[in-house]
Amino acid sequence: MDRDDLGFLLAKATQRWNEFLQARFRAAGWGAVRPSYGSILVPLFEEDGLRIGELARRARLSKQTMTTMVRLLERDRLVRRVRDPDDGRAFRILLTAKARRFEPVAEHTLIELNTLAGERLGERRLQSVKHALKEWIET
Amino acid sequence: MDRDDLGFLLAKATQRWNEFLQARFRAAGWGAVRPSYGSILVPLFEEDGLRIGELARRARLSKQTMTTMVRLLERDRLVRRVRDPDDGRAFRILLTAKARRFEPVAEHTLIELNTLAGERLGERRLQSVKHALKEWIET
DNA sequence: CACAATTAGTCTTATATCAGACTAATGCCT
DNA sequence: AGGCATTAGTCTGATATAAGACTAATTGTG
Repeated sequence: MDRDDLGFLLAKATQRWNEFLQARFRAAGWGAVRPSYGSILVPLFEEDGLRIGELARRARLSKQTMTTMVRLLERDRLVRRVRDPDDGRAFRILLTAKARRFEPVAEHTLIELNTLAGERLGERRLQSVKHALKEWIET
Repeated sequence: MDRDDLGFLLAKATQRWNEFLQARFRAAGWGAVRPSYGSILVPLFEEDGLRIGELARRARLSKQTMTTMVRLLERDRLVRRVRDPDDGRAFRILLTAKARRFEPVAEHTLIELNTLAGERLGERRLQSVKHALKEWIET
């Protein structure tokens, strides 16, 4: 490892995480699902029909980014956009049947990866890292 | 914090790091230097005149990305590209006087941010996190 | 030496991401 | 009810990043 400042390590650890995710999805026959789709799918698995602004807030992404991402997921037939009946400016983002078929794969993969991290780092250290990252993010 | 899987935390911690960097650069009057420029500048501060492929290797980025980034730094007058006299395919990337003026700002800012992280997380925990991230990256 | 294999870098295309400006719908205040 | 401030989302343009295919230069091998 050439550099060891925290910024570099965080960036590369993120890349590594996404590589793992993509490999697992491909192995499960869902290679078209990109790691970034988690920002939309994970919140919708919890609560379907969220609006774009709310998705952006939960993923801590800008509304512009969320607009773009929702379009990609729509193109890939994972979500549908329907007008919010209560607010003519807004859309409700709804999971498709295809996304529902993907749901168990997503859940299993996330558990698998967190478990892998626990094995690699030690469960105690993993918890400590997560806690530290949360504090850093909230700073 | 809505989600707490490791991937999300890593991504957001990276974003936060870059926000800090950008804010410090701006405050020091170097707002035009983007956080990503570190991938080129930091290795060149260590050893000037590296080639694009070597920069890519050290930053763990693709050659395509490094080509793009070097062009941006050239545009911003932070590096020059000169043909490698020993290899007609390659370029040597050289820091400009402007980049040299930026160097102390970069070094100071990196120290400052790592210190801030040490304060926020505790020095021992920071070291532990760095170590854990390295292991994760090498996995 | 000739030429095949490798290497250095780039081009094209696609994915992620945001800042700033904009449009249209909503809501609030009088 | 009328009008202004706010909110939801989008458009434009820029920054980061990589996969795949390509060109040109170099190197190694017979």
